Amino acid sequence: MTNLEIAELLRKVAAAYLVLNENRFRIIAYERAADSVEHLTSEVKDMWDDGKLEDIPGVGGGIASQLNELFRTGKSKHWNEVLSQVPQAIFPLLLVPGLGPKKAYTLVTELKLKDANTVIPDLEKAAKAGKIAPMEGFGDKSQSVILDSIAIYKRGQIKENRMPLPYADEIARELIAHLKKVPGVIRVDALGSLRRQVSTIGDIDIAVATDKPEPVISQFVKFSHQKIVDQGGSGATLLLSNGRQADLRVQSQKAYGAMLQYFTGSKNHNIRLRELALTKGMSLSEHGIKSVRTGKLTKYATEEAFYKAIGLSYISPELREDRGEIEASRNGTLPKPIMLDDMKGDLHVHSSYDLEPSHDLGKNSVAELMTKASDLGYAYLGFSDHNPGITNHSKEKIIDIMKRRREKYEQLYTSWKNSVQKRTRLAEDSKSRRAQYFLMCEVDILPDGKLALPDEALEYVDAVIVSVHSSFTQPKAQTTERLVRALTSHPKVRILGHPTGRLLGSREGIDADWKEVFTVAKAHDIALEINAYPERLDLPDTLVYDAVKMGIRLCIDTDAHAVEHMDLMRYGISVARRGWASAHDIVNTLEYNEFYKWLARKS
DNA sequence: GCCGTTTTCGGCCCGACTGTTTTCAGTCG
Repeated sequence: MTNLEIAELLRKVAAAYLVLNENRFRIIAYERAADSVEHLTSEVKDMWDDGKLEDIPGVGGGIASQLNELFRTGKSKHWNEVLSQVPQAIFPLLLVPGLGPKKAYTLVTELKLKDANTVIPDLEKAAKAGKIAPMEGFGDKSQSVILDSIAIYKRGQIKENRMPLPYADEIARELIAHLKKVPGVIRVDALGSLRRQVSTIGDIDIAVATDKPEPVISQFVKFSHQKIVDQGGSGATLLLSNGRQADLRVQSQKAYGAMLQYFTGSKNHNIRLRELALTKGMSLSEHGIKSVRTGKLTKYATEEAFYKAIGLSYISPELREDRGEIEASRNGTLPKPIMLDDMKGDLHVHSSYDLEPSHDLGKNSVAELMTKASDLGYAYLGFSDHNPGITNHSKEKIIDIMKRRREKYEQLYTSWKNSVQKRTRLAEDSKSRRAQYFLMCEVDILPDGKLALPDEALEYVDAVIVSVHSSFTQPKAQTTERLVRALTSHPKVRILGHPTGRLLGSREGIDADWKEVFTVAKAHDIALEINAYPERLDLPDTLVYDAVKMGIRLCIDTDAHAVEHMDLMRYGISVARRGWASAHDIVNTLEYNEFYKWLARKS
């Protein structure tokens, strides 16, 4: 069962409990657990394997024991029993915007809609026949709203899948530019999961600081949309033309710090924070902090002041996931998250040099990539082209290709260096801005764990990145053994590339015992890659968190296949920050000499 | 059902908006 399926099941149980008028805190507990599971980046099943279900925020003994039964036997008797007490037809209706468990229940019972498979068209028919308006608690307006919502639902225009972070960035940029045109706008920020830099984004959340809300809100609802979901004096919600939802909140500049904090979330972080504040007699909201005793509201212009008022040091948005950051802030043990400026090199770029690989070549030349590395202020660049294909080359041929490659790269680098020197002969700092290179190779880990490059060929590289590019669905034990074998196969193996092999939205990662793989990586001083390529963002942040806790080295690479991809480093930084990584956890923050020592195992 | 620097019992985040209502329930984030 995937996390999404588990979250859906927990939500169904919560909905059933709501219909059954069960204790409201039990319902909230299920919803909180569902949220938590949905946003988890490691698989619940893996956590069950490790006996760590109760490490999931919001999952305690009760839910954990049902999950245990679910994984063991394929079902939970207790949850099935709960679900069977309500009409099954209510569940599809929950996907229609504006319909929750109570309304859905009233509709299916009063209108006698029994078939879960046809309940949505059946409800549409009833609405068109005017049968909803006379019902108690409904009216003409709600009848037509239901019809509109069903129409949107049927067009399939509500995107349920989350999108990779960079795509959401693009939409947010357009929205921000649109809002900045309004006079009186002091600040516009993308908040929510975007500001927390989560790898995949559902809705786009935007906040505006202004003393004149009305023109901002009316400009917002002019942005290309298919529906205004709601609109009020402090914000609005749109269903955009592309099927994504966008939320706007406006706040005065004086109280903007509280708004930033509230609207950045995560939800569970905010709940935890508000619970803590209550113990100190403070009630938190997007308007500021209210004294429970006197009811007096204090406003905060900055988040730093807001956190300070609760007795906490500032917590970076990427850390706000209820993973212990509030306690760490209190104890002064928060990490100092890595920054883009800390990076001294990129170890995983593909050039257009053709070594007859089994996978794709890069688009740009060695010179173009070196120039880009220098422009980015890097001290070094690692060329990690894919190994030559093994099905169409003999072993001797592969060794020959790798040998010639070494010679050719040396020529290409020297001629680039000379041309740079010629152009900048007069510039004082020209030498310090010239990046150096490492000749590496990205070597396939074959299904049995052997490397797709003979040992003799490894003589012609400084180091290799090993990566899985095939057989993604092997059983867990086999995959684990495969990775361990690859990591321990040769001293020049220094980096495990995009470790899980996931592709966001299209491919699950491989299933491995990560704790065991990490233990081997640590013992052999092999760095785990955080691949910044937008569809990868791999290692996932939760595994980064585990790796950092274990004291394993990481490296952040772009896997660039073109010069412009080298700008994507910042997304890898986001993943690292979300995993509580500091500069000292990341091997390619080392200066050239130190890094060279690490790469060549001379330290 | 979860959870703990006042607690293993007794609390449980906070507010906006909408529609159908004369004070509130439902839904959402």
